[in-house]
Amino acid sequence: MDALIRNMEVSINPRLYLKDPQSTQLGKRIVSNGIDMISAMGVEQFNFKKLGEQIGSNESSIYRYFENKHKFLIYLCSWYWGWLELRLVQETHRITEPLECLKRGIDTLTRPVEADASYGHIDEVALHEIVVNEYSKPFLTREVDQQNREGYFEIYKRLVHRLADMIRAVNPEYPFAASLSSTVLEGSLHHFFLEQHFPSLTELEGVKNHTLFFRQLVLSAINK
Amino acid sequence: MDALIRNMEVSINPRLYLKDPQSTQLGKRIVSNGIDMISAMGVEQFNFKKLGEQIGSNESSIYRYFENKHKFLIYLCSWYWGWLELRLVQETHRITEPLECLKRGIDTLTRPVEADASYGHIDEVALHEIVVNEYSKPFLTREVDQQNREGYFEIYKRLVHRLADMIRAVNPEYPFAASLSSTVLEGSLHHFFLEQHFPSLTELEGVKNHTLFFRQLVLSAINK
DNA sequence: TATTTAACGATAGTAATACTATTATATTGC
DNA sequence: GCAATATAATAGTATTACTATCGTTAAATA
Repeated sequence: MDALIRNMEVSINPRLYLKDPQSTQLGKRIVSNGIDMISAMGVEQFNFKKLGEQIGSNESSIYRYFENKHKFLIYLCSWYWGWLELRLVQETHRITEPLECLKRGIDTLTRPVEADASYGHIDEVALHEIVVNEYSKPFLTREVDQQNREGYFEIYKRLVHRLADMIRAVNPEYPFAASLSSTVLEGSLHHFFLEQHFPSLTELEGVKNHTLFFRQLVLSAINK
Repeated sequence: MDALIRNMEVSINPRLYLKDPQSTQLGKRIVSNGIDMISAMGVEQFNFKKLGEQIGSNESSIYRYFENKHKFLIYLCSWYWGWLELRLVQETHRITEPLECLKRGIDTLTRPVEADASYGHIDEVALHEIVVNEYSKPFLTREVDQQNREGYFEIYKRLVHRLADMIRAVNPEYPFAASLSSTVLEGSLHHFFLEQHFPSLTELEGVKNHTLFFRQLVLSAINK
């Protein structure tokens, strides 16, 4: 089981790309340089032409991997959520005591991201920056429902459900496990954003408070 | 005092417009039709040319009121938050008991918006739709910090601080009043969005649960 | 009432974006 | 060595988000 869990990989809905970027050198360069550029300049300023120039390739080549910029962003975010899900599973699957499991889960999901050597060409710290600064853009569109039906947000939803299950394991009577789980995941990103841009709207600064706040929020809500 | 509070009006940072839309007929038509159109088609699909056609006026005339679409959106959202702040003050200023005051405050801020006859040309329900479906777009940009310095988000910040003060009034020892307040305001919008588009990620449906969830979340967090 | 002034409407134009289409040139598999 | 595939280069298109200009209309003032 352990080996199995260690060898898990992030798998992403193939509808998000035209050609799997993991399958070629160029594809990997598109993804890794795309992450760097978007985290540096923001999605609005980013486009495939600039990315092409950056990697010494061509706009049209990138369009053979990704249909458009928006799907590229969803792809990157999905990768992030998938990666976080792996960490969640890895860090909690040995823990049998539900309360301890939940605490560790919240820690994993709310603490800042550190570099992870396991995935060579992807800079998780830069990716976290993207998710914090653009977090709602994948779904705040007119096409959400359509895209949701096509499964673009499956990984994120699965992650919310995982945390919700951990909450239910501690207190099966609590009626809002999914809502609370959503609040933690969304709230955590939002608080990273607030720390950076609206410090007067939060007391959280640095790692410790961040995790403490969400832990206490959840545990008191479910009355433990 | 009561009369004073009844007569308060939403006042918006003049830097958000070139010419005060409240000062003319055309301005009011721009705002009210803009709200209708954005709530119907979303900001991405919306533009000043379409709005001009809709109100039998001209693109260039609208640009004399608002510098660009983004500031127009911030203007509308500011109006919404200002209006909500008024309601918050009106509904809580007579209550002296802090806990009761906090409960009423949370109710006001988290329950769905109903039509308000006080502001003739503005459709608050449509405006609420906009805020729910585009809520992070005003600030998820590269220009946040600049725009924050120019005071574009003052009203929203003031609202967060008001709720935080109510929390502190109930429990001065609780160290995360602002964070909790931010979580409620952001979370409430997010949950309206989830109800519409990702119902599996929340148990909240309809008014009752919505307010109940946030009430219980806050009160248990601050240990009351 | 005449005149000035401000507001508005209409048209045209621009730079950038987000692609699409086509063709040429490498690279790889057999 | 040849066919098939992947990539590069170039050009082109529709749309967007404005800006600039100018004539007309309405309002304010004298």
